[in-house]
Amino acid sequence: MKLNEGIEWAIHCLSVLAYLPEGKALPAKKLAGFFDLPEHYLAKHLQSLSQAKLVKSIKGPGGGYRLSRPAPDITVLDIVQAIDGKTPHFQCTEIRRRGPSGVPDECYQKPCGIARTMWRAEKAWRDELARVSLQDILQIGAEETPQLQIEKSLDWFGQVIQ
Amino acid sequence: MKLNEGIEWAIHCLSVLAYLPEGKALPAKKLAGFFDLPEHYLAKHLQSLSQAKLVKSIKGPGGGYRLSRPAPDITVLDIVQAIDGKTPHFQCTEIRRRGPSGVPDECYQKPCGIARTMWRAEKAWRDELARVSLQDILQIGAEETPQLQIEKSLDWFGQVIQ
DNA sequence: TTATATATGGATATGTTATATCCGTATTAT
DNA sequence: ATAATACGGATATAACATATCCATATATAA
Ligand code: SF4
Ligand code: SF4
Repeated sequence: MKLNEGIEWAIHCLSVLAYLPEGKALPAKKLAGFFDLPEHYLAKHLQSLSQAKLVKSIKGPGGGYRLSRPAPDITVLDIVQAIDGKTPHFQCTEIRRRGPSGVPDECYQKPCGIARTMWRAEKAWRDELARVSLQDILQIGAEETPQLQIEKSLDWFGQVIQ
Repeated sequence: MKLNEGIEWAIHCLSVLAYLPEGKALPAKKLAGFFDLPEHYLAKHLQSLSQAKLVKSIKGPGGGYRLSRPAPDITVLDIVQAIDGKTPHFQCTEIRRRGPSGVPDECYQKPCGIARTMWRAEKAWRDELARVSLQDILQIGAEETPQLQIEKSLDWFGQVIQ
């Protein structure tokens, strides 16, 4: 099992958008350029973020994307679920009902202990992701990003925002 | 993202093996029959369980599989990792190093806050799975499995074990 | 008004992983 | 010896992730 690669992209992109000056927006093309990502595919993910209301999209020249709410109000879980959906990772195929020991469907009133165990673990995963906000990510980044990269990023910002 | 379907199969199969009388073994073919699963593919998963030392395999007539240690000493995490591997679900592709703001590799000393967040959540998931043993699963099953299914399973056991 | 820049959604192509089968070999009980 | 079983490698198929392309809608600015 592998998590959608777009999650990494999305968190990075939102981190960049968080530094946008008031009233500005960044188009998909420029975000793709910043991380050297495939433009059209990234655009798909940005559309997911837009549908999930994490970013606001603005069409037309000068348009693009910007955060739809402040970084402290966006959790990593929000981002992950925007990209990867909310379908549980463990999907029971009800094999207990099959084979020689199966009994009619109405005998199975609720999900079994196996499914509940798997789902409880997923909840622990989600809870942990919900505990971290985009603001937290930015904070860590501010402390740990190499100085040179910060400068280069600022340069880039200056060039793409007019 | 979807978890390997074999996880569900494996937990069920180990649950059945837990009820084997001392000294007996169940071959892949019969396990597949019990759950109406594709025999050869299930065999692959059983081989994974064997490599992970969760079951002991016995070749030849009368052979098959049985638990390699008592049910309380097998966790759901053991089973999940035997089937799905131990590779982290979140795999960083280091996009921070790419594009116009990237700096030389030696500037990045440790995984960033994003990766650490994702991995911490995975650890919470694993911890939760490690908290549940196969014995716990059996216990829940004993309480919740429909009576009719228990009887049919016992019938089946009687027929396949000589 | 026109041209341009952007997002959106659908269609499609490609690559990768999961699912499933098959076969030859090794091992062991009878 | 024969039959039953596990094992590993090879292969086929299906599902999904990744990536591209295009037609359309919308907004900006000249
Ligand atoms: S016993 Fe649980 S995991 Fe197994 S088929 Fe039923 S609901 Fe699914
Ligand atoms: S910043 Fe973190 S998630 Fe992003 S590429 Fe680097 S290590 Fe990976």
